[in-house]
Amino acid sequence: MTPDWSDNQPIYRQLKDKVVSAIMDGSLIEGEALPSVRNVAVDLQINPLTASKAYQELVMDGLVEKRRGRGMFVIEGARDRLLEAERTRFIEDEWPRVVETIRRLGFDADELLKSSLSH
Amino acid sequence: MTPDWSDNQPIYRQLKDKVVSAIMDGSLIEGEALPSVRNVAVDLQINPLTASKAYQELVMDGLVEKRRGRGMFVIEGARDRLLEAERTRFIEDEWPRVVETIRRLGFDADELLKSSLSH
Amino acid sequence: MTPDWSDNQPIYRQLKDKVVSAIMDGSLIEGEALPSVRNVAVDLQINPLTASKAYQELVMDGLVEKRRGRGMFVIEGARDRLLEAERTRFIEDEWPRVVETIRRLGFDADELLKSSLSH
Amino acid sequence: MTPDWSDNQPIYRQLKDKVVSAIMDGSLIEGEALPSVRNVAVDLQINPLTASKAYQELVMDGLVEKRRGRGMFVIEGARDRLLEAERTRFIEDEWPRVVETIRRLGFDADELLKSSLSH
DNA sequence: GTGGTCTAGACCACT
DNA sequence: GTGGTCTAGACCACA
Repeated sequence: MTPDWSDNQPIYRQLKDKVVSAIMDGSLIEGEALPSVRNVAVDLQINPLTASKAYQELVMDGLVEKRRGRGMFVIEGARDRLLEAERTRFIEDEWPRVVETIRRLGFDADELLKSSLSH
Repeated sequence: MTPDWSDNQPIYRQLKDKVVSAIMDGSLIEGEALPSVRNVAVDLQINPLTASKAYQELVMDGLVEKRRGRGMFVIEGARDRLLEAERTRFIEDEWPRVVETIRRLGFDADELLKSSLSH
Repeated sequence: MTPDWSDNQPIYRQLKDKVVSAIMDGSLIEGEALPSVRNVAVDLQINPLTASKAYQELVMDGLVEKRRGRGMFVIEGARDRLLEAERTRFIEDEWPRVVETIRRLGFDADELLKSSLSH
Repeated sequence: MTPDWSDNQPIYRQLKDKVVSAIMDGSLIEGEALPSVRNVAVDLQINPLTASKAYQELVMDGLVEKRRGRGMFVIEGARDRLLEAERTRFIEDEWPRVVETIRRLGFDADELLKSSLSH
């Protein structure tokens, strides 16, 4: 819950990532309001400006919209867009690199997958 | 060849990683001399101090040794140690996270294996 | 019909502008009553205070008058005054800026006007 | 040069717009370094953080790139992209609205062209 | 020298 | 109540 101060990731980015995860795993539903900048700042013991920075980036990424005087809300369709982007990123970017690493280190992709996904 | 200036990775780390890769894939052989700080700085258009910082970290990691007046040399056994460390890192750290992602995004083994063959 | 919550324009101003447009294009005739604050608030799903603020500014601008217990009414002559003000604003303010932009982007004002106004 | 404090536009946006204009009119050439955050802050008598915010948005808009430890630089091709975007915006967005206003207010082409010559 | 991040506290407009 | 903006001053990593 509370940010990891020793992490190299800036606090505002940790918060942003947490919101993104919450949208993806469904714990933050589309149309729902995010906790207010002030509340989240008190909860996480951080400066409101830091929280605000995370929220502003979410707006710029098109995942969240600001409703004047009312708060920040998860945009309709945000979850699907996130999942789709993540699937594309994984299959086109991460997985090929992982396969390359597996080969380079002399492991066997088939075997790793079977043993890891079976249970 | 030339560093990515807008990358979040610091330049000295990009250089360091390049040397490590070269040792691992055999293009830089144990006992061989690294290009001099000056040469590498000119080649990559970077500050000599930055190149020096990369080399110093390689020394601290025990992969490279400085021979006064002669230059920097890859230590005997560096490649094996790197490979061993990489194998451990991969199996204990990266692979479990990859498996988690695969599950979360709902991919299946056959699909992934097929996609990896095409690359 | 419903306000744009993510717009930078405040809601009360969006409403105010809508009333002004309605007066100018004749869909709200002089002497006619505006919809009540309560009705408009329900219709647009906005806070009654917000609707009230829009109406108050219309009163301050001398376009609308409050008749106690009866509601808000468009003032006689409002339309002419609005049109006159708009013409002045356009010719002294907007049009010179548009001409400047046209020049800067390498378009031709004469040509644009002819092709746009002919049909 | 100095920001307009009474303007509704936030300072950081005024600065950002000034840089964009400078790129478009050629007074800031591609590949050239922007004045440093600190310098611009001293020059304009604003907080460095405010200047930094303007620069960060320019990075996010893909007009400027950060080179670690060296400063911010105008990206190659920034000017063309800006001009192209501006032309599109004007023709598809602003001009149709202007034509609509011209019709609504009953101006004619000759009148407008004459008025534009005097400026 | 460069930019990045954070704090603490302030004032503002809007709903 | 909401978020937006700014200040003044601090510490950090990087080149």
